[in-house]
Amino acid sequence: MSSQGPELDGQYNPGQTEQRWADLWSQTPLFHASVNKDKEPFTVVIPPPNVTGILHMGHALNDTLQDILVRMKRMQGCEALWMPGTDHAGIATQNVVERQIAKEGLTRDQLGREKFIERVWQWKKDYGSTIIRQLKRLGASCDWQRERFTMDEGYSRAVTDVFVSLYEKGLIYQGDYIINWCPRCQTALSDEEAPHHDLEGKLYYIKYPLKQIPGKGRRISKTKKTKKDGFLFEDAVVVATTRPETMLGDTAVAVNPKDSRYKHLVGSTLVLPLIDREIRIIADPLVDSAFGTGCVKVTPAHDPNDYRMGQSHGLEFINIMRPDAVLNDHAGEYAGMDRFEAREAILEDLRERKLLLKVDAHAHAVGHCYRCHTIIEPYLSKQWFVSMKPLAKPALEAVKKGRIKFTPRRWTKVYLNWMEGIKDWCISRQIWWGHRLPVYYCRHCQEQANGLPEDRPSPGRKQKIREKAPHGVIVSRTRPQRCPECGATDLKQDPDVLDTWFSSWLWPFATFGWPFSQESAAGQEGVDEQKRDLAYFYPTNVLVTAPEIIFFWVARMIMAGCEFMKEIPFRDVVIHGTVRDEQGRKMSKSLGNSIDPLEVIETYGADALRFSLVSASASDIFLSKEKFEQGRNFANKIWNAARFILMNVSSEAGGEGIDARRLNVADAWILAELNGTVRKVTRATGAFRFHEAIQELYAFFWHSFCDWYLEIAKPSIAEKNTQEILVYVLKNSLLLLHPFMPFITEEISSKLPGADPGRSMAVSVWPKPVKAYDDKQAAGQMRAVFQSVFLLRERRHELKLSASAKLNVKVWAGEKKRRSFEQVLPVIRHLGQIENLQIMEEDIVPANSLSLFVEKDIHLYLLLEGLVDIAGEIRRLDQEILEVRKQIKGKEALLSNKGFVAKAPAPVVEGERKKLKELKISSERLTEIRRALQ
RNA sequence: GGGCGCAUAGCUCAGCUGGUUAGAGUGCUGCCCUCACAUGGCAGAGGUCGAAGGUUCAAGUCCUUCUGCGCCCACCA
Repeated sequence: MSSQGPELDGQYNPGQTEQRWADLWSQTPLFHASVNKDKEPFTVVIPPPNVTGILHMGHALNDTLQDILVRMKRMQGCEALWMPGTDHAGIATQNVVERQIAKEGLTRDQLGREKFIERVWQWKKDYGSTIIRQLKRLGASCDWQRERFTMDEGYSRAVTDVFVSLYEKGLIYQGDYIINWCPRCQTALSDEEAPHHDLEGKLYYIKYPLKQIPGKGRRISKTKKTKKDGFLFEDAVVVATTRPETMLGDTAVAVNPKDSRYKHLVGSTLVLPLIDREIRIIADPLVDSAFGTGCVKVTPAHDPNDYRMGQSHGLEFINIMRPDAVLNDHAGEYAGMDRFEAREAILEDLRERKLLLKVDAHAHAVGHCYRCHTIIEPYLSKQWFVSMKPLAKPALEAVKKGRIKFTPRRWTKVYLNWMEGIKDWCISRQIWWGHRLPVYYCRHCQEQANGLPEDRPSPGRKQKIREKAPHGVIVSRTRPQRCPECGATDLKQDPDVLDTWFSSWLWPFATFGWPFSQESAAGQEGVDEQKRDLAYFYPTNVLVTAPEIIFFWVARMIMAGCEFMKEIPFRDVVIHGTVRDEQGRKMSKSLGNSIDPLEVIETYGADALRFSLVSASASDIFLSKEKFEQGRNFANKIWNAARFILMNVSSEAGGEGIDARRLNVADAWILAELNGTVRKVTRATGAFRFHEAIQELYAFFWHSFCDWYLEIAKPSIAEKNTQEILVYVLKNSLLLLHPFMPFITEEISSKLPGADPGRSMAVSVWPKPVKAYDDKQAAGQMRAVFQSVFLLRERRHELKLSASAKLNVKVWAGEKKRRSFEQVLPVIRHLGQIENLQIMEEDIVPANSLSLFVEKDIHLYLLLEGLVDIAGEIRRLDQEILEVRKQIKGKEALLSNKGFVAKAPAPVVEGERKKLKELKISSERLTEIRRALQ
């Protein structure tokens, strides 16, 4: 089976092998799943990577874990469907294409909306399949026939449908609110898309002069400081702010109503410095008296808190910025300056006027755009929102009642906390690439309605069926010909598109063709099939994803599933760790610290990549390139073990002809070990403890099978039963390993004697433990082998005997153990490189020998003909005796503890007693030998 | 300000519902190119399981507090 030249023999070269299988797999219907009433469905939907994406370590881990589950379930006889696809990723993709056209000296505005969208589609055609190709190279066993894209025609219909039905239910509304605005992407963002990061900012103390004090009606002319507080003036108040530039939009100053320092000032008028606007001092409980000076400047158009105060106090909302965060005409002489430039200019001017009293260092959290990392501007604008409270309710229940389970469990609380405090979701984006809002405006009606109160629910308002749309706003699944109100044909579609996640949240069912439009290209038959598919495969079983996606996607999918399917979208949510670099930083392109999984595949192989990632998947993964060597080495070990077996085994040995009556101890032991491994791997994988499963397999295959059994089997390799066992264990190991390392297992399995070239391991049957091979005795007998061989090797080292030097050994075993020990003597003779092995009838220490104490009632004596270093041997024995006595003391103390004897479970106490007894016998025997030496 | 996680061998990490002498990989030391594998084999050194209390017959494992890291959420400007 060696496919390399003889000089490379013995080294597995994954490169060609893996590519060959990847190509083959992607061309076969092997992973295609369809309704099969005789089988239980098992469904996983892939977290769709961005079309712009290239495979990074996060994907590699995420998709490997899914592949392991899907492959195992498929082998276990499930109709396993892994739904693949990509996400159109609105902002991210638009940014990529904008950069591309920028190279041609073009902007999207120059190109125009239609042309630009064409370019994006072209881009998608050219590069959109990159990540799919990479997933195939990783070995992902997705149903590639079902690949979906969130902008597919059918999928888009689902998005529109959902928007309209939520609108009709009163769960989608339009309104002017402060939202997170990215001045670079020039779009609104949801709260989740604007993560806060700490910044080293400053807190500026600015003096706002009073125009008059209420009740006194007099102008103040003199500046006079009051005694107690550095920031109390008779003729001014001092506000503390981190964003002095927004003062141009101030329309009030607020104090806490209980703040005695300022009580008398509430209602009085201030003159806003720099632009001399008169503003009032208001009282609002939102103000924290302990912070800063207790006086807050209120900028209703540029701060969420101030917005609320603006609403409750009927303040003016002055927007001082353009969408690109350059100050507008409301900013007076600062118009045209960027927000940070303006900050400096304003501070300068304040300083000049002696109004800037103090600057403190002040760390605070500031929102950043999750796409371009620009600092977010809280910005007042008209946007579309989803009322989340009603949707959250059933989604909350589903998790509380345990119908959906998070693994690890602790994420449950994170989910619940977020859901309980859920806020409305801003879904409109001012970009071009995405699902256009199915909203149309009739200018005529809107103009008519001007000045009339708007009919829309406010955020958080109770769910209510919308009776009447706002005037001139038409929300429709298809483009209306004319305005239903006035009949005008001059309708304009809303230019905005929807948040990408507004389509992703439908992924678990929209990928099946829901809501099954009759106009679907699939035709009636196709639609019927889609319906059957959805009924069969939904709800899906497991969703595997990263923690940062819980809010963006997981929570929203649960809400969408409950709302539109009336059924949860999945039963288990598996949250895996984050892949980080050696310093613990998240791997990212911008940091330049990422390890490219494709490079790893190139140098070490996809199996090695998968192995190493999964081994480390118990927590966050701190990666370095060296970690993949372990995977590569393991693959090599598997390769060579298989090579050895195939070189030595007749082509008749298929692993099914084991004669169970002719098993020797080692045979029985390895078969029992395999049973145990089958159980542990099946259980651990099923419980999503992937690292445990792979470590179990590693230990079994390398240490039990290769290190021990293979070595033991060598002398009897010509025997049929040995051959059958070797092939049997190899085959079953490969089956268990296949979900984890699909390539090498498929490759080897295709070369096994009698392999069916048309049958992939992917559709082989997952191993089950064979009861007849359970054997507890064999393990006990083998312990004597391990210990004997180990002691002989140890002595060989100490005595500086060569590894091949033949030894003369006498053994003695107590009556009870004699038969069982004699069975394993051939193994000990072989592995211990023993020339002469004699069984003694009585346990008498032979002359010129070293005694090896294997276990209770099993003693080995290494004959050395005058080579014995008596003094050294005495020293060694003394040490051993000391150690044993220490243990005896410990056990005695434990057993004389009345509490222990009374309260510990009987088997534990019994076990301790037995151990003590054995220790005592050992001690006696060692002492005897020690005495005999003198 | 809340919430969560981590701290175990030089390094990277396992250790499920408390019960042998705490494991793996890697690194280090020594001996081996023994006819599957030097991407290998054998042997060895290396741990007061972050600190202090507590519960228990019994604690790396459960509880409390503390220390040091890390993450998430939050409208103290």
